[in-house]
Amino acid sequence: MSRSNPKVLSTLERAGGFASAQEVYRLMQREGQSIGLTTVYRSLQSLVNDKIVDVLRRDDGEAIYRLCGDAHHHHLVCKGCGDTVEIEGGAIEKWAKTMAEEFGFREVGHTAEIFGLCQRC
Amino acid sequence: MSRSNPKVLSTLERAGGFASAQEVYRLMQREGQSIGLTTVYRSLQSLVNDKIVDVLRRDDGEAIYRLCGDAHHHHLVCKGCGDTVEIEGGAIEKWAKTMAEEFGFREVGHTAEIFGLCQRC
DNA sequence: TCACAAATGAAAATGATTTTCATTTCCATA
DNA sequence: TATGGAAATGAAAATCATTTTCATTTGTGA
Repeated sequence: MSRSNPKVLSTLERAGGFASAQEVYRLMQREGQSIGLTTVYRSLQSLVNDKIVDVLRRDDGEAIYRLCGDAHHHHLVCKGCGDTVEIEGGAIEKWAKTMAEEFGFREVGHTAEIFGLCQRC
Repeated sequence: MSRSNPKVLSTLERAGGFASAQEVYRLMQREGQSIGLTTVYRSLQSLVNDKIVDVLRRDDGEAIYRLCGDAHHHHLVCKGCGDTVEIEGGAIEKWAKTMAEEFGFREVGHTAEIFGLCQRC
């Protein structure tokens, strides 16, 4: 097991809190930081395990990593440019609760994402 | 450009209307149908272009193809035993639509899952 | 029958991600 | 300070889905 290299997290932050492993790597290279691609992958995975970042998939299948705020919210993601809007999920919360009750589920969480093309794309 | 090999579509149907290209290929092989992986990919792409099937991504990044018109539904998954209940997402559909409109997003899709512990777990 | 376009598929290429493994860095303790 | 082991690192190889290349086959209209 390995812990996250802090420079990976700070680079992800600098990238707008949203980038693929390859992008983080290229960015660090360009900035002259010496790091291996393997370490970038490991660090990102570790951050995902620790729930510090979320992982999504681009349309082409590439994984993109995103800093996660702590407030519970949902995302509206542009398939074109990757732009993300954090949105409230009032209706979702109620829906999840209702459904869980109906089927007798306890300790319930949920995920919900909306994706489409933003105005510019 | 190539048109879809009809056997690919019928295999996807037989697979429950939901499978990856590799799975469709393996299924056809197992059934003794002679087809190349390339043709499976091409056919599925063509079906996507014609909007006869949807394409989504598994968590591991593999593309999965789904017959359109399959009833759209969501899942209630047990964290303990993995049991899954297919549920309706009426409230979600409306929420997704409203949010997308509010931010000017087009061609919108969404994912939503609820997870918790079922009665037995 | 002929010619040509479309379809096919084997094999190679691509690209992200993971694994392997030898090396280096840390750190606690003798 | 020296030392031993655990954790971190990264280059290179392996993996795996997907795409591209290209030669061959098939189908079709003249």
